[in-house]
Amino acid sequence: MRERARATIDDVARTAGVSTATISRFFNQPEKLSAKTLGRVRSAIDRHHYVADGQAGGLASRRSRTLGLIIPTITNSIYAASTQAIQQTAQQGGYTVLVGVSEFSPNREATLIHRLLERRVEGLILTGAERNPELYEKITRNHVPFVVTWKSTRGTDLPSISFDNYKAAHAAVDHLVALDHRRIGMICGRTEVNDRALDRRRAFEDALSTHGLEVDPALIFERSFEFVEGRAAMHAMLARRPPPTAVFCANDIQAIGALYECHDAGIRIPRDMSIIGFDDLPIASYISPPLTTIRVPADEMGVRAARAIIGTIEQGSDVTPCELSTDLVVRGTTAPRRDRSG
Amino acid sequence: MRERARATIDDVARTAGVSTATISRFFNQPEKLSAKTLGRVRSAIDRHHYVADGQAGGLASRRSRTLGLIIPTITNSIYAASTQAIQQTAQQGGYTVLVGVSEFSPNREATLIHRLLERRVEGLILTGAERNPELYEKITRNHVPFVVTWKSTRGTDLPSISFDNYKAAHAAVDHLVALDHRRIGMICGRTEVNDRALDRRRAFEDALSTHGLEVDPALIFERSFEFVEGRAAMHAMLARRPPPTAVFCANDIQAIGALYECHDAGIRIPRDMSIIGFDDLPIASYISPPLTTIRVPADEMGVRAARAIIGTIEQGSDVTPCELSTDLVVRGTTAPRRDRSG
DNA sequence: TTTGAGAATGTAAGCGCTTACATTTTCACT
DNA sequence: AGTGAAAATGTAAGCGCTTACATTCTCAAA
Repeated sequence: MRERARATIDDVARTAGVSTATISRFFNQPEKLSAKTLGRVRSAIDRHHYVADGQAGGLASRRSRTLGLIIPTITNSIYAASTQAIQQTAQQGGYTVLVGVSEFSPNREATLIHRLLERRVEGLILTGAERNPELYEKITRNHVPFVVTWKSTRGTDLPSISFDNYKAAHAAVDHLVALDHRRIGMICGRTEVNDRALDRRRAFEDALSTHGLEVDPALIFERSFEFVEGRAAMHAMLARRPPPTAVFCANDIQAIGALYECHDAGIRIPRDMSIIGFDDLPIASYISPPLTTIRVPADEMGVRAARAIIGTIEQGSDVTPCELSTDLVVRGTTAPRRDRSG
Repeated sequence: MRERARATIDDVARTAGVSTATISRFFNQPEKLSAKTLGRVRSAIDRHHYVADGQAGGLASRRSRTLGLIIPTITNSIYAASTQAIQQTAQQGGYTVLVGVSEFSPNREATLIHRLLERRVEGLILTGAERNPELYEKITRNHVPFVVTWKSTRGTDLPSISFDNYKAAHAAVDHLVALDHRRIGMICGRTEVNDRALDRRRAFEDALSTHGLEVDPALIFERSFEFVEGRAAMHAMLARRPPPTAVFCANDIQAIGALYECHDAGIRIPRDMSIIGFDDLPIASYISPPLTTIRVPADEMGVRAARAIIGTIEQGSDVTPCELSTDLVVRGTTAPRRDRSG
């Protein structure tokens, strides 16, 4: 077969014996066409294997039916889950999602947002709130509505669908303190590129202070989200004198890494060491002992964020900020402190 | 500030005192402009906060610089990993990736592919090879090159960058048999919607036959990729009389679920039961005992697939089919069979 | 049969870019 | 100063759609 060019709307119109407007209506307002025309057009489309050009359509209609989503990483299943929720919700509403993975790099994020703007996304779902004001201004100037997720924006005028990292992390530490732990370590993400991690770290420090406990900087580790990093951090933690009796890991990945290091070091959990995670990944209940952690509303947040942004696009309604709740899930990795000599 | 419309190329051209062609060249062939012009244009762009319209540009140039990717699910970290590799590679080559998640539904996949075609992706990366011939024809008619991943296409004329599921699964079973297991169960994905799972199941059955062992259908479970499913399958498996002494799980997620069920049932691993997985997820080495499994070249496959499709787009070169190798990773969940009475 | 409102369809002007081709500038060399 | 090739820039015709507005059909009511 000769290299034949793709069929255009004109080709289809010609073989159906109608105008291009009718073809366009076939896709966009079929209820305006008579049954007879509908049939003729349908068969002309089939004959040509016609696939409409979305770029041309978007240009003409000034719509792209696309949402942009920025996430820091896709390999952490917590983001994968909320991405999935967003995609599904968007799809139901007739939108496609363009995902950009920033890898915690502000520069890369700025580039990605620029690209999304070029592609004329009609709305943007962002992860975290911390970014250059100029970037926000750029988005605003382009008349693209956006919503921040994963991070409360109370006290600012940024629209968000999120939960309170600070409160959730505080609850985690409170749990540890209630179990009589007094020397508590922390492992979390890099707070300089991750405002959620920063909230959690602040909550950790404040919670200790509130309970009259000392904050030992030597017991705080900022690492990236990998099992090995959590493990390495715990290794260092165990070398401290005295080592902590409990560790708050600001995410489950690092928590599992830390747990494994304890296993290997012969430290019994939760007898000799309590560990609490954050996220409640599916795997959290599938390790032994099952991980005590903080459940985060990843799916619901995704669904709501997508709905909110679509609402803004279609009704021009403002996003109603919303903070979802988190839960402490007590499982098998936390227990009352035992006397060292015990 | 008044609701001002987005700046267009004309606005920028006017304030820079040049033609629109020059603005276009600024972005696409800056080397053709004089230093003086470059400066004028740059400042005009800044003044307007101009963001070029990719839809219009794509329409005019007949390029979208977009790749389409279809994966069955994003919550399984093995696909997340290769997706990430693909995105990175594409980005380096100046392409954006549009990801479609089919959820193992052929209908949904067909819809997604149609959408990608509408968006004028310049190439397509598919997962698995099993699909309606008409769908392949549609892609071909649209002059969009594609490449199949995760599934060998030997014997067909489909271009692919993959590995041999059959061979890899066979090696897994061989390992079990070499450990003297004779009654072996299998847990895998749904073979009717997943041709990779089908390859693995066939390999399982063939391997048993090759070794002169019986294939007991009551010991084969097809379930979706969730911990709980693997667990439920193992639960049922243990109720068989006699139960198997080893189980081949065609993916690590189900393997971990199965492992956990054994834990809870008081069955010691690998003493009383051997389990081998497939994928080698990061978590596989972080459970106890660490999972024996098959390592799969997810990253490399992604990188190569992206490069291959970009090569096809830019040089018109055909994709050179390629089968990457897999490895058996022996860890702690497999051991020689012990006598029941032992 | 006539009428006219509503339904169905057509006409054609863009949407915001790219690029082939045309024109103007620049500048090394006479 | 003159010359001409190369460099720089401009002109304008699309790219394949959508849609406001215009026109033509249809058919119930007069």
